[in-house]
Amino acid sequence: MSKTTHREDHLKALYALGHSGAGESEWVSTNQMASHLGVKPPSVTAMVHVLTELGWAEHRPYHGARLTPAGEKLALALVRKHRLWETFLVERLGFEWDEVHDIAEQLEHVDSVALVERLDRYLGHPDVDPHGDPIPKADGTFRNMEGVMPLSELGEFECAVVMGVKANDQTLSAMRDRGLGLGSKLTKNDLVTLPQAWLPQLMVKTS
Amino acid sequence: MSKTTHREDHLKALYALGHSGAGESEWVSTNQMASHLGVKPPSVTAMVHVLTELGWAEHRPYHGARLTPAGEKLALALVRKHRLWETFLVERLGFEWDEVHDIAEQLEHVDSVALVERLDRYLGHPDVDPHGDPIPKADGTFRNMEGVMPLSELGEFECAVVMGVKANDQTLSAMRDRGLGLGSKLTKNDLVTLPQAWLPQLMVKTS
DNA sequence: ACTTTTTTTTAGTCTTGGCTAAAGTTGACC
DNA sequence: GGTCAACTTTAGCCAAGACTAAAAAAAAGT
Repeated sequence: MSKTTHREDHLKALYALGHSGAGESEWVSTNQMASHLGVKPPSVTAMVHVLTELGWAEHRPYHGARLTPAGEKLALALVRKHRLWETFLVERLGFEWDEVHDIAEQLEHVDSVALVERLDRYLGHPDVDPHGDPIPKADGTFRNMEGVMPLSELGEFECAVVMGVKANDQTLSAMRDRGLGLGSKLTKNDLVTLPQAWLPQLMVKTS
Repeated sequence: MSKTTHREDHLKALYALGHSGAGESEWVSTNQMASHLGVKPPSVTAMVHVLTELGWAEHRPYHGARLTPAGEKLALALVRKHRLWETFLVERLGFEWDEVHDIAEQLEHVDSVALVERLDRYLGHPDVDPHGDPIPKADGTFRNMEGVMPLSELGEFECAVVMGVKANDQTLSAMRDRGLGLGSKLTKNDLVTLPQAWLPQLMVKTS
């Protein structure tokens, strides 16, 4: 991997792990990063130092790391690339939504601003990727995601629509086999018939 | 860059430099490789040893290196990927033919057999890329290129068609400014009005 | 508050692929 | 056939990024 690729991977991990809640750029622990990236903690410490040098992250020893505004901007650009490629792979090349993550992981490291912008235009400036995750615009803003929450947190409801899915490829594949996808309609009944493990992974909106 | 990317770059150089003539897998000198790859000769020697270990190349010290059949197969797969991506960039994303080489250089290292095959199908199994170079099929065979030769070697003729162009991006851009492209018709007159340096770069076929 | 456990960092090593400088081959020219 | 120039390889070094083992800090338990 090129120097850049490694840095990008750590930036993305910092972004992914620091934005799980609704907050903004939370501190991320070294161990979290390491297990997310499939790497040992000392390697993370070293790379965090590099990112700090570059002004993309800040580091409080024994406490964690988080993105600076500059790092956040770069991370968002990576997320944008990743999700645009996933959209391309599914909508144009006909891949299933559970097959595309690893390929997009490679494609997202291709460095060309013109390429991303042309791809975005080619796809019709999509708001969300095939998993329902919002695609950041070139300026870093997102589509409005209000009212979307995990199925597990949705108390009483009559009918809900699947807006997104947070799961690994294997689970995605199983969901697809059950006829579950973006836009699928769910009823109270599904709360008991679906595997319970899926409930927190299905992002839905009442309708 | 990943281990694989470096190896692929050297494989491709070995292929590109060893197939300039009509022959099959000629010996390529260390210096040639080095200047082609923008690297110093000792680095090439080292990498050639690696490729030899892998069974992808053979090395005669102080003489040169060439691909084995196995290496040739891998190199052809890379050329295939490169040219399919170039075709995609020009035909679908609207890039000009002189803008795509560097981007395709990055895309060709993405590793996914399914991706290449789907891309090929999506593009309608094209025979040639936007430069007119033939795209190897999955089995390594080529479109028939008989009767195609550089304009400079075409003695007497009435009318010829541009079938391909061997030039760097800058020259390609200049050609495009002159209205020259794949399929352009040429007459005797062009032999004197076109820049003389272009004559060996324009691959044509009489019609 | 002190000890123990967990987490993080530092220290030092390995691998990959570059580089320079020096030594070895080849081949060309007299 | 001998010498010299060009090319290639070997030797030795550097940087990036991963790892293990050991030290240091923080957190948890008593």
